[in-house]
Amino acid sequence: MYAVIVTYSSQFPIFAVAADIVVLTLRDAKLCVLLIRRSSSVFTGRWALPGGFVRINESLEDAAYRELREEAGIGPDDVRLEQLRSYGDPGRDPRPERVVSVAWLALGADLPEPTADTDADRAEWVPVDEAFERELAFDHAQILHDGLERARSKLEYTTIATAFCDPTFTLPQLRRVYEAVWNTSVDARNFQRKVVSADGFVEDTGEVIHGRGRPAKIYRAGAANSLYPPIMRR
Amino acid sequence: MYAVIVTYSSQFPIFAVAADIVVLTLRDAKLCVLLIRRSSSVFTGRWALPGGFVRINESLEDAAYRELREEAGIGPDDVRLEQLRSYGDPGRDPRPERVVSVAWLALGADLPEPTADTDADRAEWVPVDEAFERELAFDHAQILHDGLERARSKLEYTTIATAFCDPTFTLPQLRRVYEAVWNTSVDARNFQRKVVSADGFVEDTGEVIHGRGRPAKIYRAGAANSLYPPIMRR
DNA sequence: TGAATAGTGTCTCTTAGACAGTATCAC
DNA sequence: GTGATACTGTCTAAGAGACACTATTCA
Repeated sequence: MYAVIVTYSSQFPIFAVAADIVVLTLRDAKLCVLLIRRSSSVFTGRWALPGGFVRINESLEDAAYRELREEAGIGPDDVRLEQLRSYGDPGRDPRPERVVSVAWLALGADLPEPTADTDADRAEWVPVDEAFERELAFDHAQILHDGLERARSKLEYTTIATAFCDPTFTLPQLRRVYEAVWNTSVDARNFQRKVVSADGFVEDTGEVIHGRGRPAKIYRAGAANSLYPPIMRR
Repeated sequence: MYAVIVTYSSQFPIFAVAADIVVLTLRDAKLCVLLIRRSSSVFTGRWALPGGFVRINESLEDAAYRELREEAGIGPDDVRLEQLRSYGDPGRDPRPERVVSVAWLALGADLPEPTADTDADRAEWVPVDEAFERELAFDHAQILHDGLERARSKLEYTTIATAFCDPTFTLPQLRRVYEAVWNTSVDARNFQRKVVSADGFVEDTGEVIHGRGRPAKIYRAGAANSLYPPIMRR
């Protein structure tokens, strides 16, 4: 942690900049967010999104990755990270410093149960609806809300859903992503048709996986980022 | 301007935070962005997006509005403002301070020609394709690029196009917004049908306006923010 | 009357959504 | 066989895109 005391002259107002991350994954077919129980400084004991202060020679994105590593043992290859937005109202942090948080959205498949080899035996995967009942620290409830809306919306017109899956996956698995994130049921037959006909969404590997019933074809993510035609809610 | 020299002790790395704004409007049926010729500190003489440092007791949004007022004489009622994203790579600002810029997108109708009653006789509306030829200061070319993509994309699935229009407008005027922002032609007949049938996009005022040909019905923006079904490109 | 502009209508093809049936496995 | 799971197919209504015509005004 930062404990350096500096003395500094500037002609600009002085801010601290934090990176906070909305990490989403599926566990037990439920959409879950990673929460950390705070142990230091302000909001002690309260639940919060993982995050921390950006270092002076570190990019904003690197700070997000570093916090993921430090607080949850999550590496860069485990998630797809994109910037969400920044939050900087005066008073959003009770400390005397003015703190602007750059929030990120990280989506991953099968992310590891937090273990004590990081400083995060205080970390926990929480179903998103439960997360809002925990009175999150700072304005993290707002950040989580915005992150969820972003994820839900991007499922419609991008191929981001594959970020919730392993490198290879079946269409029923992909469909469960949509169902979990949107909290709705999706017709398997129409879904299959749309996904396969959308250009570059998924690629057939030719392999199949055997389960209880008929074997499922295995796909990998295609090259496309945007999804046309989109797969929309309602 | 800020010229205060402070001495400060902090246990956090010290940042400066700026607000930069991509202001878009239509002039002569062309999509234009507001550029400022820099006169102070770094990048002197170069063109840049309007913006400046956030004050210590000011919200990020208020800083954007203040800069719009100071540098272009644009008031809060003249534009629709939304946050774009933040840019904070070390080295994006040549000054010794680490500067994070929170970028905003501001859309307006018929914004005033910059006048000298602000500090902006150095301000100019520039067609967006020309703007990229001007070697913008900092990473403002990247910010402009992202802002344009955001605007183009939001035209598809939100009702944001009305932000480019006066409080009342005709459907051909609204169509010209789409054509200018997307830089394509849009079939007037199909466009009319989609706009009118989309719920809450526009409301008929019952008035008409007389021009050279058949009078056009006058509409105002409807209550909806999202547009369903979307009006998509290609 | 002709040019300019705004608005309405029609046709075809694709897609969306609802729904029923078939295929392949474990037991 | 039965149950479970994955996949394929069909129907109808709605929307997308292409295109032609009518309406209203000014010069």
